[in-house]
Amino acid sequence: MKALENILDEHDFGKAEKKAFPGFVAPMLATLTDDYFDDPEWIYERKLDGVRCLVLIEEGEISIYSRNEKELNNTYPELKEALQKGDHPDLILDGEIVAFKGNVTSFSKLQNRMQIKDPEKARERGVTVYLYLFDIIYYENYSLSELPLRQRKQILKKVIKWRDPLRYVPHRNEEGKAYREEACRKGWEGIIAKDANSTYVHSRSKKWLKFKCAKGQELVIGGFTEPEGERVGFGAMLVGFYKNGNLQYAGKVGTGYDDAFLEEWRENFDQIEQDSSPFEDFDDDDGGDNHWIKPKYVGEFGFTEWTGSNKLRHPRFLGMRYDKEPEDVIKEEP
DNA sequence: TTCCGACAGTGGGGTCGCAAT
DNA sequence: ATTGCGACCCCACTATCGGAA
Repeated sequence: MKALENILDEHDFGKAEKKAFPGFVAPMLATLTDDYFDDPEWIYERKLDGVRCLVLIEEGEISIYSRNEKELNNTYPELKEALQKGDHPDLILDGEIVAFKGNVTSFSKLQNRMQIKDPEKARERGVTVYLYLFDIIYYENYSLSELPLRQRKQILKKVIKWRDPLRYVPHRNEEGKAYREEACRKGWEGIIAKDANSTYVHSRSKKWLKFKCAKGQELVIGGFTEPEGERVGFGAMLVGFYKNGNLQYAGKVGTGYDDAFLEEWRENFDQIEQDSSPFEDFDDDDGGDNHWIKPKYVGEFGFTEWTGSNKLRHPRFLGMRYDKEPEDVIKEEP
């Protein structure tokens, strides 16, 4: 393996500081934005939908950690093995563990082994995983956090033996807007825009931005839940869409409301409450705090995708729609 | 004075594992 | 044997407060 001094020489990296191995460090997190842009001082990476992880190698000892410092070695034994084969010096890497469905990273597929802590059982699930690496924070007695991102990625690329299941996350150097649109056409979750000159910080930052592919549509409101804690009005809306004349349940939406809306609409909902569920496929009492209403209101909702059981993933309320008849609300297919 | 960032709190789907039933 | 619940992953969003601008 190439010595860091040589790599530093090649690239004239001035700011890498000698530093003792720090152990676990919190990962840098991206901030969501709708304000997409093109900026040559930024780079653009594919957004991978899996599990964030940090790889620590100290004296040949591999530790894969989740973002909350849970050890993942036994959940992804094949990744640990692959890292072991590299015979690396001390280092800290940042990346995402993913599984694929076709050409698209699939969180739901990864979920089939995400919670398994027995290495044998994890392997038996037959879910092939890859470790996509996009940053390096520490290498052989040097902290690289203060180096600009572009230089860190150059080092990362040289320092790892790239062979499946280890993969490098490449980037575009320009045209973030166009790349996001391309990403959306391909069915990706979006892209991550990163300030090419930024240092690595251990918290959420605006030097990394999520350009997501927003999905959204109108849904019929068929009920609500009681609020909990300090919450006022209601907890979540129960929403759905029509299929063959029947209202299908699509899940709950509990965020996107301000207090005034929650209180005002609780009163409106109370006016049209009914005893039975308007949903053809959902009439559970769910712990006793589901309320059913006449399906006369339509709202606009955002979400990242439909789950395998036809529910909204990461749902949020965007606003009421008074221009649409409930009966006309169907599931929009791409 | 106004704006921004960090934090706590409330809400979502899905899975596994374990304790209670 | 079945069910319920907490602990994990992935989150979005609002309210609040203190310090920066």
